Amino acid sequence: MDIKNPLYKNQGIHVVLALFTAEEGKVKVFLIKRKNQPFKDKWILLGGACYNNEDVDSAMKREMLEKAGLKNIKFKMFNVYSKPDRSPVCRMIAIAYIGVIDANRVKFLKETTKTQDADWFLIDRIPNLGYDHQEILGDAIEFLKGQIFDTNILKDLFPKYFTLPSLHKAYESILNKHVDRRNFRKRLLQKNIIIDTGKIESANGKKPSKLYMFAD
Amino acid sequence: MDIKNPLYKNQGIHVVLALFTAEEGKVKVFLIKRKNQPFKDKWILLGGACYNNEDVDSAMKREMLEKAGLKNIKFKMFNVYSKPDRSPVCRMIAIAYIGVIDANRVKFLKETTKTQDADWFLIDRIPNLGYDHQEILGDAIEFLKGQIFDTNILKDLFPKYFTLPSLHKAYESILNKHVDRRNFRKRLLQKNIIIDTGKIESANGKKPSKLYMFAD
DNA sequence: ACAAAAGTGTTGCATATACACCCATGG
DNA sequence: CCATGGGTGTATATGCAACACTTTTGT
Repeated sequence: MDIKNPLYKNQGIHVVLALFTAEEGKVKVFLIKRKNQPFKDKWILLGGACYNNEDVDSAMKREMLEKAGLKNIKFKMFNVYSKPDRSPVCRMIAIAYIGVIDANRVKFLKETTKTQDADWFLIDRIPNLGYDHQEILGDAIEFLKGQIFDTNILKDLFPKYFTLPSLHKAYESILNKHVDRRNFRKRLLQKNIIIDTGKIESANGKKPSKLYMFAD
Repeated sequence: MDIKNPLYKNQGIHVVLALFTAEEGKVKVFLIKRKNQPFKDKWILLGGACYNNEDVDSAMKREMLEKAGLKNIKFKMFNVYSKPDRSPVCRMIAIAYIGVIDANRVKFLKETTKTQDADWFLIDRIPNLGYDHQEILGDAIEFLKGQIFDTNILKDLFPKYFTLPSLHKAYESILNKHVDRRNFRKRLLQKNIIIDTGKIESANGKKPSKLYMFAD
């Protein structure tokens, strides 16, 4: 049945993703440069329309696959953006998600998307974004800050096994402040967010590191 | 500009409200009986379309005013529902909110809506609801459980001044378990969620109760 | 041997829980 | 005076923050 009432016809539903990764202990977000109006040449978050035959989570999965070739991403909805004029084209609400992937998949992503204008940006060096994506990304980082010590939301920020110092650097990068190493380890172990695997990383630097994995 | 692509035309945005109150220490939710198909004669949560000239919060405010005559309600978004077939009429996503009002306003609401088929139901005695509102209401109660000790989300569940035993009963009703009286008081006072006003309720029962108010 | 990075434990403080008796009022 | 319901404090356990030295490896 076609919607006729002008009060609420021509509405659209978008999904938008703040996709994070960590490289060398620095947290980065994935952005795409627009090729067309509106916001031509501006960087924006990955996203797209939700189709009529899918729920918003499925739309987000499809968009990640189509626009970045990514499958099996861990992601979580965190807010809705709905100012009437947030898109100059038509009335469009955005369901916003956080996603995380590990650095190995980033390398793969860089190869497969090198013809596109897409890149990773340090979260403390973000350019001006198009639409209201600046606000969305800011909210995403705030949401992350509130979740990292209580959930395994960062599972998939690293490969299955990772060293504690690398995770520690990622936390400090997200929280944007110093975190005590000893308390950090205790806290995550006590809450069963990470697990000591007993394995050791064959040293590339100086003293070898123990390898951990996320629980769940 | 009209949306033409059948993949995403004729989408609609709804707002849905789980409105709570407390009467005699029992928490209740506001439901409306549908008069038309689909789900004729089923009870559902208050809700309606989001118009093109408003964001979803504004739509929620307008719906509360139009459908229940209520202004200045404290409310908070908590989830999005978007299964493609959740409405048999057309593709419709729901932005879901929690709201709370005090018992005096409930009395007013009962008078102004007595011609409508609307009523309050104890949260442990909910009838079968239309659409996916059973799931939405269940999620709303779970969300409330997680918020009541950390936020003043229940501000407005009671009139400005309330007794601690009445608040205590509401907490037990929401959490569906016994809560120690002494710890309950300490916790809420220490976290500055409620404030001792120094006033005393002129006793109707036995020993008079102190009156408290929510902070903020 | 030394430089560089990783590992580890204790103490104090704040917060949460468990638990029982006294007090004020109305009838 | 007694029944009803409201008010209160202490002791224990748990979670979080502050803090510095030792260990392992490569050069």
